[in-house]
Amino acid sequence: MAAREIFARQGYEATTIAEIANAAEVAVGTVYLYFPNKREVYVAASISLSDEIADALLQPEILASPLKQVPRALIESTFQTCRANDKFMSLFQVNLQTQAEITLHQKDHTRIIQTINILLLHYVAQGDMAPFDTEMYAKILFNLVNSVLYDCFCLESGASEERYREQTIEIVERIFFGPALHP
Amino acid sequence: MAAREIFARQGYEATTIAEIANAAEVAVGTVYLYFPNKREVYVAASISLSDEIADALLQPEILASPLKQVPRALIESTFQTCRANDKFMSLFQVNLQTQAEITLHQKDHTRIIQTINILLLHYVAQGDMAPFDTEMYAKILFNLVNSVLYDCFCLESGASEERYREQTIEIVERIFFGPALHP
Amino acid sequence: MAAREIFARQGYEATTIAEIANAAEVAVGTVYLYFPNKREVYVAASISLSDEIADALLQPEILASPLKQVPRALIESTFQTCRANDKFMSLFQVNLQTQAEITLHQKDHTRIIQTINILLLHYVAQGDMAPFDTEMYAKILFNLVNSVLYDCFCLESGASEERYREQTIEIVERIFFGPALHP
Amino acid sequence: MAAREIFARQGYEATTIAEIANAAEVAVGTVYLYFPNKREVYVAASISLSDEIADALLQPEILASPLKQVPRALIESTFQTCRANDKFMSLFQVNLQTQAEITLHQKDHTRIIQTINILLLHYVAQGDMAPFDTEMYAKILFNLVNSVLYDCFCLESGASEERYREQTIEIVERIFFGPALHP
DNA sequence: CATGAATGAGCCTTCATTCAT
DNA sequence: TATGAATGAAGGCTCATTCAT
Repeated sequence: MAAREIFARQGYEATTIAEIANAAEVAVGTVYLYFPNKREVYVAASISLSDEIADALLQPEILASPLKQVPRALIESTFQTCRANDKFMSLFQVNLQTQAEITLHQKDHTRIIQTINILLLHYVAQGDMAPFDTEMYAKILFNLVNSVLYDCFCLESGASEERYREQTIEIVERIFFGPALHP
Repeated sequence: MAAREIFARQGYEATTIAEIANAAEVAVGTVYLYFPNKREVYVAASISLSDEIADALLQPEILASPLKQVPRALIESTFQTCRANDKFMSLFQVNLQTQAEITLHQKDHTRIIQTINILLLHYVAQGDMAPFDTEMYAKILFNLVNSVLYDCFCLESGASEERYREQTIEIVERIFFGPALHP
Repeated sequence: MAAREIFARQGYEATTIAEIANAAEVAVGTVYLYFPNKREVYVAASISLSDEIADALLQPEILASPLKQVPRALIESTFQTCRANDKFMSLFQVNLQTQAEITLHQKDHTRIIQTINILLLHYVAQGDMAPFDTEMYAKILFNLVNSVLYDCFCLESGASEERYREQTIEIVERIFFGPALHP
Repeated sequence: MAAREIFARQGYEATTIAEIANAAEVAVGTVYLYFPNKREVYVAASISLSDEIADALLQPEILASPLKQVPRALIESTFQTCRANDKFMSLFQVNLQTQAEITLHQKDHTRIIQTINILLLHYVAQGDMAPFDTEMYAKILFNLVNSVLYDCFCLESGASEERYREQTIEIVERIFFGPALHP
């Protein structure tokens, strides 16, 4: 949807349905054939970006790599997708308002978090890792990466991407493989 | 400011200056004596919440504690402040729009991040920790905690606070003190 | 036409062509094969109700009755038709806007008024009644009954139908046959 | 209210709030300080016309006249007021839609009908008239005059005012004082 | 004849902002 | 400093109408 770029550039309020319709080369009324109101256009635009990032993350070849390579592969893939969509990244942090919107967004996240969770459970079962609260770890790791992406691409427009990326990878690898900072 | 509760409950758009004035028991015009426009009222409300959380974090007694206790103390203090302000937590994730707003928010964050950075540099200097990119670690740790707080208090209304908190502490402690998950 | 019920229930503005098409189980476009625009659908619906009432009024057997029975027969017949159509009665008082609409409606009324007029002229010619302005009397009597019907069925939903009907009959009979209220 | 003329000339739909505000020489927003929505502006305009006609009807000097002069005085006064307001007369027959609107209009009418009713009861008590259903007569007489006014001023633009007026008076006087049309 | 997706003009309404008091 | 009535720009949304199928 063309709405993505406009919402991302101007924010929710500053964007009018007329602009969106214009960008999509349809009439205003046509937008309302597919969305009941402006808010839902916005949410849909935001979801579609989340979906794209999720898809990048969930590539089977990454998940099938040797454990030691997984953190780097996942994080690099995500950064790459975000860089490719940097024009839209401000849609990444929607201000959710209704419970319906929250639920919709969580559905997206749950999809990713569950995949990570399953991966972690798999490693624990194989004895590659000591047992731990895999679900919450998946959640927190996901949030960690998300918020770093927001900082890196929305607030700093991708300026220090490499440093953000490498340090994020380092931290995640440190959690999994050590060494601890304090000997 | 009474605006905080209203903005937090209804979001930016759905809140009118009239409502804010009403809640503050002043006239509409009076609001404009102190703020040049609605957006700034919003930003101020949001900043004032950030400040409160920052203040909780930067208590000297926490920073002066033994290294091993610092992660838990910081994170517990933050969770406690957020729990006390849970009505306002949706202000936590403002949708920033102008560069001025971004700068303003980053000023807040920088204050905290720099404090953490200085702390980390101090430990490195003392030989308590191996050298590393302390500034980026401070940033990422800060973001990690921030996004967990958002998840915990905004999206899940504080339902699993303890689990969120304990696992966050565990992860941060693991980064600093180990052990790694993978032996 | 199914439009009648919808217009009657919701009024002109609140009714959409889509609703009418839906009720008539045809497509929106089909409505426009038979009517050039929404207004005409409305006028047609209204006219069709007027016609029904007019038909009830103009039954030959009523007009051929003995003079003394005519007022009661006419008024009873009208009330009965209105009661049968009470769901549609709010169409009875259309807000006419163009001269064309006014003319169309007057055509309906003229048909009835002329019938009554001819009847009255007939009685005058026969010496059953003193000469008078039969045309205006027909008009006024018609209006009298019309406005009572509106009051009775639209404003009061037919609650006091009998009282309305009997008193209307009494007044009309008093005009024709006396006695005057004031001796 | 200046709205009266515009609504009367163009009808409800064809009239915009902007036009009304313009005619009243205030801003659009100002209209909404006094009326919650367009419909209420319309109803108020219509009510204000009804009130004016009611006031003309209820002049004490008319009601205090000798019985024989009352019908003519009342009807002449009403016609005169309507002629003076002929530009607005199309507001006279509003299409009522909610129960609230119906109630509001009936309040107007009840005021007049009750005055006539009291007058009639007074004459009956004095023995000037035989007992009868004064309330329903008041209602029907009021409706009779109303609908004649609508015909005369709205549909025929006052063209045959004198004939309408004189025949209406004649009919009402015939009801009260005779003689019946049929000897 | 019938359809119904697409159109886009147009209007009601809101509400941030101002300014005379 | 405080007020709040008045302003009027602006936009979400509706829906009558059209036309390609």
